[in-house]
Amino acid sequence: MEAVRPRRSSEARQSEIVQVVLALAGDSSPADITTARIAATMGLTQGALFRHFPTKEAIWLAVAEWIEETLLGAIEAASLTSDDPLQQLAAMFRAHVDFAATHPGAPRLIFNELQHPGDSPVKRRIRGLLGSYRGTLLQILKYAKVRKAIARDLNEEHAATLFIGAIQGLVMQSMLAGNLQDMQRAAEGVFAVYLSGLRGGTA
Amino acid sequence: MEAVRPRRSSEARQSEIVQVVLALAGDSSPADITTARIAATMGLTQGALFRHFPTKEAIWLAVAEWIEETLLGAIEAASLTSDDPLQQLAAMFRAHVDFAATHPGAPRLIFNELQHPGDSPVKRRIRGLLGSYRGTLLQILKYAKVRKAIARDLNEEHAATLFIGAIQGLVMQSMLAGNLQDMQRAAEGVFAVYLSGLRGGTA
DNA sequence: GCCAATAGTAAGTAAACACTTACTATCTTA
DNA sequence: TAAGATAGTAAGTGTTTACTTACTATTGGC
Repeated sequence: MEAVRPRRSSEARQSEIVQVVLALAGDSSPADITTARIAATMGLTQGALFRHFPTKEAIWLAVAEWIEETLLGAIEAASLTSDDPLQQLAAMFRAHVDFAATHPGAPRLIFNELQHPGDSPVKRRIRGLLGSYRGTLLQILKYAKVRKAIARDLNEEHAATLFIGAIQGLVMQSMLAGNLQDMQRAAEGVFAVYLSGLRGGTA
Repeated sequence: MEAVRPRRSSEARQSEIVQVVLALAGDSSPADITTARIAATMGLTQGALFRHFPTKEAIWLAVAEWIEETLLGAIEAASLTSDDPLQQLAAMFRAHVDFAATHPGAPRLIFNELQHPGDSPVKRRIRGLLGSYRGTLLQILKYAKVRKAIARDLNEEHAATLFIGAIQGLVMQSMLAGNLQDMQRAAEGVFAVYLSGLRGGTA
């Protein structure tokens, strides 16, 4: 019989904290995530957190980094599953929605961080993430145009904005319904509408 | 010569508070809007606020009510400017984007409130607002389908989600760029992509 | 098997928060 | 013009927040 051995390495605790924050953001507002709640969820005292992160902002930054790596990784992997640009977009869309369904806290944290004024390191990180994301989208859209898979007169910038908005709309819808399965089911249909917008029609 | 006479009726102060909150939300996170900041912006002491609202949550509720009335009013007015459903959608889109540009705090407050768990009166109000909004959209979309202005096989629910998402995407983009004029300029183009999605193509 | 490093605790701290209370000044109106 | 109502102030209250400090217990390397 062995008692719980709570002592773990700082590195392990750091990633544990990131995951706990992400989980807490799944069903509460980021503003309500206090160091006390994080510590309680982990079964630690509050002060123990500061052995692993110097400030609370450093925690947010680590979470932002995790989101950036994981989301961009998933997006990139998805875009590599096909040579057809439209199928690449479809795979990215699906991957992003799956990510949001698996980690519902992530889109909230992103949006929350964006609306802070000024230029904190966290916000810069999020901006970088969205910049990369948008860059990937634009690249695929431009390639799709060369391939004549989408309308000649389509504005890629606007198409990229609508792509991101489509996902944002799904997230909002799921926050209204409080239902994540619905989001994944609706995703396919919303993307279909988006896609037919890319192909163009009577403009 | 007359000194400032700061004393005003409670009714006047209430709407003043709502406007100040809305303005503060324009360049700071809702979580950072404290009663002290509101009062300071108005040139009052903090305690004076509680002569006009019993709690801070009552302030949020009043703001939510103002947003609901104003936004839904603008949307409805826009939808009445034409008989053509697609032009109604275009007018609604433009009206909503204009509203978001004039009151940048509003979409933030909406999103922020939605992500709180539970069922506060404020959240219920916001839910009602979005429900009405979506209802109006669905009605127009269904009418457009009857009129054969949009594709027969289009799913209206998904089209409504994408409509809201399109605006959300524009708002996010403007928070990234910190630029509101860009949003209004891009709005037209984004709506064009959306619209061609409604008309359908090779699905 | 000792010992330095370090993950943990418990109990602080100052600042910020929403809200209250006691009192004052200014309106309205009878 | 006296009086009741009320918008304002100034200085509180208790709670919560991120973060600190002094100390303890565990761990890994020599």
